[in-house]
Amino acid sequence: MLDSKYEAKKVEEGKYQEWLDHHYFECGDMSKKPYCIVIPPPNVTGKLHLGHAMDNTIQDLLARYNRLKGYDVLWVPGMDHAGIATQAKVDERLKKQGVSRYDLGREKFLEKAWEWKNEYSEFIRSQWAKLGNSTDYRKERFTLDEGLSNAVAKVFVTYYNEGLIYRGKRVINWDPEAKTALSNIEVIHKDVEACMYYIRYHLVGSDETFEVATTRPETMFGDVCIVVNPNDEKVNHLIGKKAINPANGQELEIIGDEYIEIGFGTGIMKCTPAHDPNDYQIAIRHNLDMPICMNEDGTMNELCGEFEGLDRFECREKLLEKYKAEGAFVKAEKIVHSVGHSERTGVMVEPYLSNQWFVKMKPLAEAVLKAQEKEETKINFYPKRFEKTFCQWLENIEDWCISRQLWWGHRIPVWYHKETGEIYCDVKPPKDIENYVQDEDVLDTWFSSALWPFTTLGWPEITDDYKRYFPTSCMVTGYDIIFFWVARMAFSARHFCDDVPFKDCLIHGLIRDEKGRKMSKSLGNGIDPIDLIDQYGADALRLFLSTNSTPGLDMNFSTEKMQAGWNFINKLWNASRYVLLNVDESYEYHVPEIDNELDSWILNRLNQTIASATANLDKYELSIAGNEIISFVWDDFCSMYIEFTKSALNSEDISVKHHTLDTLIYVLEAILKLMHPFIPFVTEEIYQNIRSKDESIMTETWPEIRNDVDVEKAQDIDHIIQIIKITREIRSENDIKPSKQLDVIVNGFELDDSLKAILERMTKLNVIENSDEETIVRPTDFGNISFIMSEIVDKKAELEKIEKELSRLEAEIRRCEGMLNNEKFTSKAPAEKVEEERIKLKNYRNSYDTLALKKKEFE
RNA sequence: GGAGACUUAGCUCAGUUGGGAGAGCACCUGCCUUACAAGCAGGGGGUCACAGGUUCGAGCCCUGUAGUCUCCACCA
Repeated sequence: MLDSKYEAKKVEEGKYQEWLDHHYFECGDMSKKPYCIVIPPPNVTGKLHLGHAMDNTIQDLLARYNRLKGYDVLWVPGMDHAGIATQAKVDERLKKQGVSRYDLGREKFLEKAWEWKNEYSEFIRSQWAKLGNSTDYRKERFTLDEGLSNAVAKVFVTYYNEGLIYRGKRVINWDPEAKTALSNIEVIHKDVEACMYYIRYHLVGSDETFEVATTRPETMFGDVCIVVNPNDEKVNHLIGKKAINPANGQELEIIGDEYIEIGFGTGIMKCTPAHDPNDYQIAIRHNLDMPICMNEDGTMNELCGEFEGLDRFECREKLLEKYKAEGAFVKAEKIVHSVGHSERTGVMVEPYLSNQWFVKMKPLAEAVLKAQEKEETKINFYPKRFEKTFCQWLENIEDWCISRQLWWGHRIPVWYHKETGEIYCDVKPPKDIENYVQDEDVLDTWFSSALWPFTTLGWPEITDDYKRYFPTSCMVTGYDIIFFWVARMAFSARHFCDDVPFKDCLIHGLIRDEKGRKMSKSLGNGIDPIDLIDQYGADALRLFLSTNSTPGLDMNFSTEKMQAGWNFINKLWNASRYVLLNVDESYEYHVPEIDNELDSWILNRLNQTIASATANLDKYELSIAGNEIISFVWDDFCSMYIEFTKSALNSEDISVKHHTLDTLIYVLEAILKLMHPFIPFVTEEIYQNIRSKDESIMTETWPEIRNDVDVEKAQDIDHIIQIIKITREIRSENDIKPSKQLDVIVNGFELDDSLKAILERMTKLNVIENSDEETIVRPTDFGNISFIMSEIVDKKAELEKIEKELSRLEAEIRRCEGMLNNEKFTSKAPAEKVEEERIKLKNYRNSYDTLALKKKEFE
């Protein structure tokens, strides 16, 4: 028996372990059709946040739903080593202990990193358990485990042999804090206040001077020339002349290049090929030197003379002082411009010339774009609009810098011959390893994530899992990583598996705080899902996360809505208690035959709910599906049906009582199954209380629509409900106690004794044939109902009410008539719509006539 | 510069092929009716941002305007 109060903690405790013990999360029933989701692997950098909770809830919901629907579901769990992010965390921890990773060396540092990984994967697994994630742990993977590492090497080597990976000197985004290269999308552009400095240059062998505007005077040590637009009449006379670099006194040639925008700044630009991507392009065009003037940590190098060793920003200040003293400084203008920052360390990214590995993206992207053109080969995005985001990025893609100067990650499978420098690239080291040295760098963490949907299934081995579950069914992730991840999985799968990585891609928004702000450490507004679970239970959290958002849009956290979710679960709990309290030893459950109006009504409503919930879940409209079920439970099952059954359950006739219990349990179990994907713990608890501890709702099947309901009988109950509502309204308006019995005359609808009994029970209503007394009348869909006026109401108020209602009806009638008299409507609108309007008009007219007559009677 | 989202009740937000505006919370009134007072019953409250257009009919489709936000690309 259920406790008298719903306590989430008590309900949820131990359930997850039971499910694990019974292997309910495990895939492999070959008699069923496969369904597969691969989890977006959380970073082992820390604990899961509310965003993960939402993402996981959606996936678990889909997994449980499809399991109930009869699929062989595999939800693959796993985690991501998260290269730079984790390395930064481990660095931070070491720093607190007063050690740097350089003190430890590569191998020892990696040991520490694995320790960190093991620690945090434990946290993460315990959080998954609390959320109820039904993942198959036999299949758990980690991006750095052996199988995946082999796959990564294989992919690298394949690309390399196909000419799709190359090594080259390029200006890349350098993170001077982490001392590594970054890809373009790991750089966040932020508007910052800065200065535009105007610096005066002297022409060689002349008194003439000109001004150059720059935001980065410290890079002047890396300048190789001055550039003007050859079409700029104001300055093109300078071309071919030379100027003195005020930073170091070197002579700079002045050249022409149309890249320079006429009218911008002074029209004269300094060119620093090693520290600016555009300058780099100019240098390529003009075959110029590309001197680097900074060290890897953002300090100035030996090119900078007295400034060597200074941090880049410190150097800027000192250099400007020097210019001021020497007269080279003209002015500084405050400007706001956008500057790249490292996504991980937050420091200003330094454009930096360096030797890195790149993936040639054009051919890979084009294959995906081509596949997106055909229904059979495309990834279906939900909502659709994200396909555009995805495609536009692929259309404008640039080569992907994949090498990282880190230790934590997949080491690049490339060895250089110690003498010849010749490159050896293979999954295994060269045989004469002693003559080679391996590339020091590791791969971008996203390089391995890109392979996740197929490497987790065993690729490059063509395993049974791979054959059965790939391509996967659905990927659930946030719009913030469409570029980082979704696009990269798409081209990796296209290239190596000649397929989509997943058929559907469900994109959700971010979860924000109660005020709509992004949750962040600096604001301190993050919410720990575990705190919420402790307070409200995992079910309430899941219900909140799954029924309060629109696909693709951000959602604000809301304590109120968490509470509302809890309230619903409590309602379901108590409704279940009601049912169970009426079960005694004499009772044995049978699937109910339909034998009265109430059965038809509730089963009809259940049918409608199943149909709608199924259709909406199938198109990932989780909120709509969830709310549909909730309102069925609350409004139809609890508020109406349970109240209806109270008399039958008190019946002397044991067969009446048992039949009613059959129906109650039948509907309740259907509700539990419908709700199970949303709230797995409490539905299991209730289910086991109805059945037994040995059974599980997890082995159940999704409710089916019954085709034996009598829709006309169901409609009788709709009429009864109308009568009840009108009666309650009248009681409320006239302050009539619930205990006072009222007489009612019903026209246009035959009530048998059982329907009359329902009215008596529900709202103390006595159906009479007619009355000599004066009555008031209320129109309904089926006719009208009348009450004895003397019992309830004063004439004047009733007259006012009638007048108000008459004018409302008049307006409605005019609207209907307008439509129906419009030939264009009757000819163009669908026939059923026209018919619907005709019926409405008829009802309105009936109601109007009834009330008009009554009004005359009163006057 | 390019792309996209949002603007609906006091608050937070739903509203899926165009066919009489919804929920939760808040508010008002009345109820401890033996599943539930974290509940029950009833009620008030919205020119669906603005302006045009398409349509028999627009919160929904099209165009424009205003405001809010996000992403991408960026000129020294």
